[in-house]
This record gives sequence, structure tokens and C-alpha cells, in this order.
Amino acid sequence: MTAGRRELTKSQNRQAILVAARQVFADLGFGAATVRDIIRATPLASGTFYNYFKSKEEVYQAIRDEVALTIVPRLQEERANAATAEEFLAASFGAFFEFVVAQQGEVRSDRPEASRLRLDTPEVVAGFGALRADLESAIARGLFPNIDPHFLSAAMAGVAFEISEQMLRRGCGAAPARDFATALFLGGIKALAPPG
Amino acid sequence: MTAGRRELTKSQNRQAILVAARQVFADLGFGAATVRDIIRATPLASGTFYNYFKSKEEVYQAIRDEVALTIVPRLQEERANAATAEEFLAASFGAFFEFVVAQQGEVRSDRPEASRLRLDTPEVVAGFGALRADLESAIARGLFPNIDPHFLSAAMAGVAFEISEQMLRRGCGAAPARDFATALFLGGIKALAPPG
Amino acid sequence: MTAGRRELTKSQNRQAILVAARQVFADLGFGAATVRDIIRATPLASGTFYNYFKSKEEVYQAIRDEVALTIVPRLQEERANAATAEEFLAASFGAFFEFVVAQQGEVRSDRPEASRLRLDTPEVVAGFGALRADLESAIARGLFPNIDPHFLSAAMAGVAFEISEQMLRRGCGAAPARDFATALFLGGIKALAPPG
Amino acid sequence: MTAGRRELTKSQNRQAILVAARQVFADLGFGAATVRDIIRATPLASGTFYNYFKSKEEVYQAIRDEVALTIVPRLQEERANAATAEEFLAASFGAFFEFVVAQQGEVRSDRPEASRLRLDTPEVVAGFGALRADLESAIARGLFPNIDPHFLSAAMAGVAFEISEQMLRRGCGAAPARDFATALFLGGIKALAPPG
DNA sequence: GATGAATGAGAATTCATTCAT
DNA sequence: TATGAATGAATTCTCATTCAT
Repeated sequence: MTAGRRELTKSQNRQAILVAARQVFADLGFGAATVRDIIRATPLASGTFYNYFKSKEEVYQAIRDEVALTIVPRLQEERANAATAEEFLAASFGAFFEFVVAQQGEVRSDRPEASRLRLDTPEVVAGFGALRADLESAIARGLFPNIDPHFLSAAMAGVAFEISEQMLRRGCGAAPARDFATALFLGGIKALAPPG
Repeated sequence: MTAGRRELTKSQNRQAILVAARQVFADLGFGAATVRDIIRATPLASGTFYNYFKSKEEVYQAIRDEVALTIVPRLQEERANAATAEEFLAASFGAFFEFVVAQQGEVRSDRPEASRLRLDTPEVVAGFGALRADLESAIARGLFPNIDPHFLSAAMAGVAFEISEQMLRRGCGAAPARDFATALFLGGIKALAPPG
Repeated sequence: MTAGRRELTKSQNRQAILVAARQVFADLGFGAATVRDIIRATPLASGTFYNYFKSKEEVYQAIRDEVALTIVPRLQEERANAATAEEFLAASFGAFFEFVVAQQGEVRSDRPEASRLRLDTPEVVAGFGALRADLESAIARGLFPNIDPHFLSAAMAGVAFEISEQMLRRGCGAAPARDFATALFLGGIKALAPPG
Repeated sequence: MTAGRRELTKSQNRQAILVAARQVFADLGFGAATVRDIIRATPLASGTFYNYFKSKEEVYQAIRDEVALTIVPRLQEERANAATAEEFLAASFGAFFEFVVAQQGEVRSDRPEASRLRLDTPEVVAGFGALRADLESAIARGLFPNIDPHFLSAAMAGVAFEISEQMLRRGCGAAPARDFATALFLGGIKALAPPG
């Protein structure tokens, strides 16, 4: 029982560090974030950090791994099951925007670069690693015309990043953002024109 | 004449710092970049940095100002003269990709986050400040349908960032990148399908 | 118990810094003293200084506060209880010279200005802040004739500083210094003439 | 003629540095004063400083020498000619207070230690070097009773320093200060009581 | 000589990491 | 294991001094 309690606490501490690190990386980026920033956002003491992670790099990697193991597979499955380009796009953008909303990336920094969403964030790096592969497979299945998959996945990633920032600023939900991005990729600005 | 030589050297040193700072910011981002990194990328001594700039923030601002004073006005003019959405898009994307090519953003860092183009870079922040205003004006002129300009400019920025990274990796020129992005915004994936 | 030991060590380190700072300020004065000088006079590492004080100014202030809270009240009480001018003077000078002896201000520097007692020392600034007020009160009680209290307190301070330096050089105790200063203020050079 | 002009300029520059250095030393003390502070208080360029003085120490020494060669001899002569203790004291204090007034030591610093007159100033160090010797001679001549000359000269120096600060704050001339100090040394607080 | 930019040693400060408790 | 103070290397910045013009 004591062991159980301990295990629980251990797990909770590790989780607390991961949550704090996500917030701090989103806020400051990997480069500017310090271990102190992370631990300050936690009820723990500085030394405790090193009971769970060897370094800042390791937390970064751990977040990346976590995302890669939980969110990415779900997303890959949805994409694999997509019957149309629209489903593929809506699933991809929808998952990303919902993830961003869930993270509640409250940007509060006053640094000059903080005016835009941080890309040097573990989730983001992990999250889009699989996109191109999925896109290639979708092209092979005939969901998409034969477009350069590097450029297309890059464009999707860019739209996702920037639109998500707008979404947070505006406080709107994930749905409008998803619909906008999906329509843009399906039909360009014509498809975005208001009906009528 | 003596003064002339001195002025020249002075100007050259300032320029050397600016060039080095651009490279370092592109490499590491604002947060992770250090003044030492900048000065190390220069033949100058450490103290010399402070003859020209008070801090890292100040170089950042100086680059931003320079970009805002040189590139942005040209871009704004081209956009103002655009007769069609295609011209507007091609001018915007073309200018950005050519700028990126000119900067030769040789990504060489080994830090985990460096795998993607840095957005917290002075040029980028400055460069897209004016886009939304130009877009609103273009919508008013009837070049674009009545699309949410926040979302649309965000999408353009995102595509520009990410495509430019691909462009650099692939070593292709600015033209293919510009054409891809323009076509995407004009007609979506259908417009991107290879002819035939 | 664990906490007790830690607290002790913490307190000891803070004390070590304060002691070293006193010595360094006495040696070099506030202006020339560096944080490095202080920490070098200590077995601690450079970063440890900043666990206790934010800056040189803050140690200075801390010493001043300490003096103001311990020595000054005792001195004020003795002065308030003085029944004669002689008691007032002897208490003031006696306290100061004893304080200086206790500090063991071993002047050892080789800088040109170090040949005289440093006045820009936190103890000294704090110590004489209250003198004039006490003097005014003593004049009101009739202990002193109606002398300009600004000049009189200034003169007392000056004599205290300079005599204390002589005292240290000569290695004599506080008593002769106190007697000399008291006699000087009571009756001038006549009162200082050796008996007979 | 050209040579004459140059000589003049040379002399003027040297003088400008000396004047500026006096002010800066009085303001900040030797330790905190920087060569930049001195040169900033001058119309000259930084490099020019080193055409006249090898270092900060050397200006300090130069001021000391100048004082020792001009003011001290006059003072020594006056003291040697003094027929009474009062003349000796009045000459000593009078000379010092007039010197301080002439220097116009406008204290304007905001540093914690700046609230009192700087003693680590070349003039002060030089000026009181000769006092004790003169005092010993005066005792030998019978002007003063047989008082410990170390203590007595220290007391005179201290009173001179501190009273001069009061004098400057109050904006009164040198005469009241001289009279106060002289009376104090002649007869103590009794001699300072207002007549009647 | 005069100038003022360049230099680089050194001072102030931060921060990842260690370690005694 | 948790703690948080200590550590010292790395960073930012200052300043005496040099040197090309």
C-alpha cells in the first residue's frame, strides 16, 4: 500500500513536470525555457526535477514521445479511414485544433517573439512528423490528386499553426478553424466565399 | 577622407553584426540566441557589440526596422497595384520566397527544435505585420470574396513559412514555391493537380 | 533536527557574507568594493552570494539595517539617560570606539585612498543618523548650551571617525580615545593639557 | 606661434582633465570613479586622456602633487607664523574651508555612500599630511599644551571634513565654519555657547 | 596631438546540475 | 525520494587601454 501510494505520487510528480513543461515550452519556446521556469510552475523542488528527467532535453523528448504514442496513432487511424479528401483534411485539422484548445496555450509572455505560436514545441514537432506519410498514402489511394506531398504537408502544417493562433486569440472553438482550413484546401478562396 | 574610411568601417561592423544576428536568430530563434553566439559569428571582439547595440533585443528591433523600411513598402506597393487575386497572391508569396532565398538560411543547428524554420525571427514578425491590412483593402476592392481577413492572412503566413522551409531543403528556387502557394489559395488541391 | 542543521548553515553563510562585506567595505569603500571581493573573502562560490543578496547595494543595506537595529537603540538609550554633557559625550564616543574595536577593521589595502578610515561604510552612515536628533534633545534638556546642532553633531562625527583610525593604528583600547574626545568637547585644548 | 598655441592648448587640456577629475573624485571617490566619468566631464575624447596621464592613479597623484605644491606650503607658512593657538587653528581651518568652498563640491550623486564628503580624494589626503608635523612644532613652541599630536591632528581633520560638509549644505561661507571649529578646539562646548 | 572605435580582461548575474540532509 | 542550498560554468555587460586615422 505504501508502495502504491508512492507509485501514485511518483506518477503525479512526473505528470506535474510534464504539464508545466508543456506550458513553458509553449510560452517561451525550447531555447528560452529554463528548468527553473518549469519547476517554478510546479509545487516541487528543483532537485526533484532530476529524479524524473536528466535534463531539459529529456522532458522535451518525453513530451514528444507521449504525443507520438497517444495522439498521433488516433490521427493516423482517422486519416487511414478517410473516404474523401474532405474527411482527411477535416480529421487532420480538427484533431490539431482540438489539441491546441485543450492545451489552453495562454500566451502571456512579453518577449518580442511571443506574439506567435511556438513551433519549437515538442507536440508540434511530433505531431506533424506523420502527416506527410499519411498524405502520400492518401494520394496513392486516390483521395488527392498527384500533388507534391512535401509542399502539401508543409502547407497544411503552416495553416494549422497560424490558424490555431488566431483561434486562440479570438476565443472561438475548434470547429470554425477546422472548417476554414478544410475549405481552403478543398477549393481555395472561392470555396471560402460566403454563400450567396 | 579619413572620416570616410572610418565611417565605412563603422558601417561595415554594424552590418557584420546585423548579418550575424540574422543568421543566429534564424538558427536558434530569439530565445536561445545569445549575444556571444552573434559576436562569435563575427570577426569582432565582444565589447564591440555594445558599441552598436545595447542588447540582444536591440539588434532584433534593428533588423525588424530595417525589414519594415525596405521590404515591406515594396511589397505593399505591389499588392496595391494588383488587379487580380492571383497577382496579389503571387506578389506576396514571390516577395517572401525571394527574400528567404536571399537570406540563405542555412539551417545547420543540432538542437532539437531547429528542425523547422524559425518564426521568432525579426524579419518574419515584421514582414507579416502589414499583410492583413493589405488583404482587407484587397477584399474592399473586390479582388477577394468576403473572407475573414484574420484567418486568411494567418493561412497565408503559415503557408509561406512552411513552404519556404521545404524550398530551402530541396534547394529549388523561389518560383515553384510561389506557384504552388498561389495555386493553393486560388483553387485548393484541385488547382494543384498536375495538368492532364 | 535536519531542518535545524540546515537553518544553521544557511544562517552561517549569510553571516559569512555579511562579515566579509563589512571587511571589504571598510577596506575599499562601497564604490570600489566588488561582489567578487566579498565572495572571495568567503569560502563560498560566486553564485551563493545571490542566494542571499540581490546585489552589492543590498548587502550594504542589510548591514546598515543590522546596525540600526542593534547598536543605535542602545546608544540612544544611553544618551537619553545622560544627566550631564560629559555623560552624553562619553556614552556617544565610548559606544562608537568600542564598536570600531569590535569590528577589528584591519586596514591592509594598498590602494592610494585606503590610508584613511572609510566613511562610506554602512555602519558609519547608519550610526550617526540619530546623533543630531539626540543632540537637539540634549540641548533642550539643558545639558548643552544653545549650540548649532548641525555643526556640533558634524564635529562629533568627524572626531569619532578620525580618532578611531588613530586608535586602531596605535592599538590602544577604546577608553583613551573616548576620554580624549570627551575632554576635547568639554573644554577644548586646555582640558586636554596633561595635569600639572 | 603655432608652437605657442599648441602649448597653450596642451596646458588647457591637461587642466581640463584635472578639473574634471577633481569633481569626479569628490563625487564618487577614487574607487568608483572611472576614466570615462572623468573624460565625459570634459570636451575631450577618451584617447586624449592617455596623452596626459598614464592611468587613473596618475591623475590622482597629480592632483595630490599640485595641492601639496601650492596650498600646503602657504598653510605651513601661516602656521609657522602663528603667535597663538587661536591663530594656528584659525589659519588651518580657514584655509581648508576656503579651499572647499572654492572647489564647489556640488554633491549630486545618488549612491548610498555619497551622503558624506569624500575623504578618498587627493586633495584631502595631501592636505592633512603636513598637519601633524606642524602641530608638533607648535607644541614645541608652546602654542599648545603637551597634547598627543596624533589624536589632536586627527580630531582637527575630522572636524574639518564634517563641518565642511555642513557648510556646503547650508550654503554659508567659510568664516562661520572656521569660527565654530576654532572655538571648539580652544574651549569646547562652553566656548561655543552664544554670548549672554 | 586628437580622435573615437576596437579590444579583451574582468565584473555582475543566471542557471543547469549536484548533493547533504 | 523530496528538498533546496551550493556550486561553478556560461552569459551579459563595463571599462581601462590601445591604435589606426
